[in-house]
Amino acid sequence: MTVRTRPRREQVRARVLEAAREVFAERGFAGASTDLVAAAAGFTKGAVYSNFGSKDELFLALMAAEATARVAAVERALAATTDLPGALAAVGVQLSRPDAAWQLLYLEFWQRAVRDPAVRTAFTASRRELRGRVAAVVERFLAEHPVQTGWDAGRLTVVILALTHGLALESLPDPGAVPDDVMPRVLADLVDRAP
Amino acid sequence: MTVRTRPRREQVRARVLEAAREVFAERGFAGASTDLVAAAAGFTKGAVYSNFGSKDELFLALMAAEATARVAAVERALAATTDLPGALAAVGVQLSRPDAAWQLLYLEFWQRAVRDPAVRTAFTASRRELRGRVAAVVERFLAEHPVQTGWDAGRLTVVILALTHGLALESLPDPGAVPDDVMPRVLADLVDRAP
DNA sequence: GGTATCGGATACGCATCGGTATCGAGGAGT
DNA sequence: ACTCCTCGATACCGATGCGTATCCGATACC
Repeated sequence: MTVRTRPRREQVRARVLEAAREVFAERGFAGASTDLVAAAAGFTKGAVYSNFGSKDELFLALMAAEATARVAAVERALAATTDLPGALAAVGVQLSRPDAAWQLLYLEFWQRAVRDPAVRTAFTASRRELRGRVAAVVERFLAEHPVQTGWDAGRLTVVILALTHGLALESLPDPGAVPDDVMPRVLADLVDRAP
Repeated sequence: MTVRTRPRREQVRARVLEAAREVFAERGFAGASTDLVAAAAGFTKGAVYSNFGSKDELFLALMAAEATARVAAVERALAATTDLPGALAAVGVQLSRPDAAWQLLYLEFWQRAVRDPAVRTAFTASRRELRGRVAAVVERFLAEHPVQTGWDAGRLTVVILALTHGLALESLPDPGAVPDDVMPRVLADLVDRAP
């Protein structure tokens, strides 16, 4: 069998995925050609279609890879902190930092999820997992710290995630539109309410 | 002169813009062809290029029209209400209702604003105008009602707008992900803090 | 070292798209 | 009624894109 002991193929696949990440973020799915993705990876279209059945399949594979990487990164960042501002900062680094490339890529996923039911199932599944992991940390925080708040972990998580995305949406095209202290102050009002 | 007394042309233009609104929202800018837009309007490509210089120009015209319409609608809705929940509901009807078509179209604008500096200036201008109008109403509310809050109108407006967009981003692909009471409860925590 | 196989490169087919040149119908002005 | 002109329809061009068929060099196996 010639099947094993060939690490080359997976390297090619990984490089194509990385290139797809950049090119899709930069031009959008419809605006990016497979030729361009292949060239960005240092290959030609043949390599792409040898590793992925179609442009859609490449997109799905990229979304899956990005989702697991994102969840793992959040998981890792959150495991080390016990306070909510710290946790938020950790999440923020992964989710809400005004990183144009990531936001554009995420919205590309989001758009296709809304438009295409097949994409939607995969998207919502990974999204729910992420929410669940963040919610677990929020819950841990609420249990360990005797803060006075009427918020349960689930709702609070939704607010945090929505706010990070929403603020990024405002600040990315117009830096300065969102004062730096907005997010911490909202958090303070939600969980640090004076008794 | 045959110039005036010809209302036909503006009707064609309006119908093309309306069709562009739907088709761009449904397929995205790159995924929508001018043929398709023209067909959706009941015309052919000739009508489009007779009224708009290029596909980009059509996009810009659509964005401008949508922005003024949106600002006017918010303005109208906000003029009639004096309480913040009411104002929020009014804004929400215009901005955050999980209207897939509008959200998709708005994100299409947003993406091109982030990617293209020329689009960005127009986009941020209209966005600032919208924020300004909402902020004026928020300010009016804060002045008229003796609520205890540490929030100024500008910051509060940013939070409201970001939250509406962020929540729509969560709920649209996954209805049920956002409990109905999240938004009012956040607002209550921000402006109805017990003394 | 010879041979089979794997996988990326090359070339191409077919469809589509943005944009243009041209045509022709129908309303406006006289 | 005749003519002119506007503007949408039609036909077309060059470019580009997705997907495929085929080629060929490198690697694994004997």
